[in-house]
Amino acid sequence: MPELPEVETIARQLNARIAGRRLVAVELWRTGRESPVGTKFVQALLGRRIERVFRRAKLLVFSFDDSRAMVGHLKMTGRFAFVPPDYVQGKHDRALFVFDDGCRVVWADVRQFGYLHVISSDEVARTLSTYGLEPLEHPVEMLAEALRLPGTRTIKAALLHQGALAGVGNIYADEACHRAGIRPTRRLRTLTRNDRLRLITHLKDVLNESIVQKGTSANDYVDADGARGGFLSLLRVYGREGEPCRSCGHVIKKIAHVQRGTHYCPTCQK
DNA sequence: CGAACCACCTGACGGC
DNA sequence: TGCCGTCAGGTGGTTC
Repeated sequence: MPELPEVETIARQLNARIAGRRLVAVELWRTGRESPVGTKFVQALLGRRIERVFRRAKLLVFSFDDSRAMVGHLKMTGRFAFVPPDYVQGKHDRALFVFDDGCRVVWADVRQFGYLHVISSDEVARTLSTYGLEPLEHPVEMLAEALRLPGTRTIKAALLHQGALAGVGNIYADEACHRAGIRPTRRLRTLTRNDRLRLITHLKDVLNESIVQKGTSANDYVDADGARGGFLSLLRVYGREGEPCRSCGHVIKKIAHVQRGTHYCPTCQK
């Protein structure tokens, strides 16, 4: 589910509603993917005030007013959603957070890959430092330089490498490559400087356009308000195998590459 | 160092 | 109807 635009959307919605609010109750419905585990997790949160909620890479960071924070990863199927007071616990719900103004947020995760960790500011800094540059917070030239990874890896593998650029996932890697006219399976080292600049420019564009649409709901992604993202109909290759390329009309192909479904137009992308 | 492969877990979907 | 294989937006570990 969530890549940079989806996590950004959720972070903004959460921040708007719970920044400045204090946690007055936490119900842990399914344990095992939180830390510290179990009642210690609840104790670590109770009474804490949320300073702000923000995104870094694909992580959600809830910073508290006391040099601690909760860091979460949604992985494939995680979600956060505002729920009403009479909300009935769903099958995949993991936890409920209740704030001092009555606002309630549920954390759910069908495949249970995601996690929430309550950690110190130092640990947060250490965790965030393992990620590369934010694609929307640096100039194209700097990002293009960061993408000059050594070795023989392909362009798609490089885009998915979180240590270079952070937050790009399968959908937006494919979309950026199509917009740039570059085949995702090409070796990174075959790109010219201009190729890299073009790729990054299109990557920024597609990420920004998707954020405006509150993300892509390819399967079951919904934002914190339970709404589907609007970017699905604007995708040019992802999920469009067998359909005509919006640029040239030729059929979009789907192959397996770096263990992922990879979509491209054989005509437009060289 | 990197590439290939598996694992984590559940659900949806297509074929038989 | 139902059983089985395949696939899914993300990492993380192991092996070669």
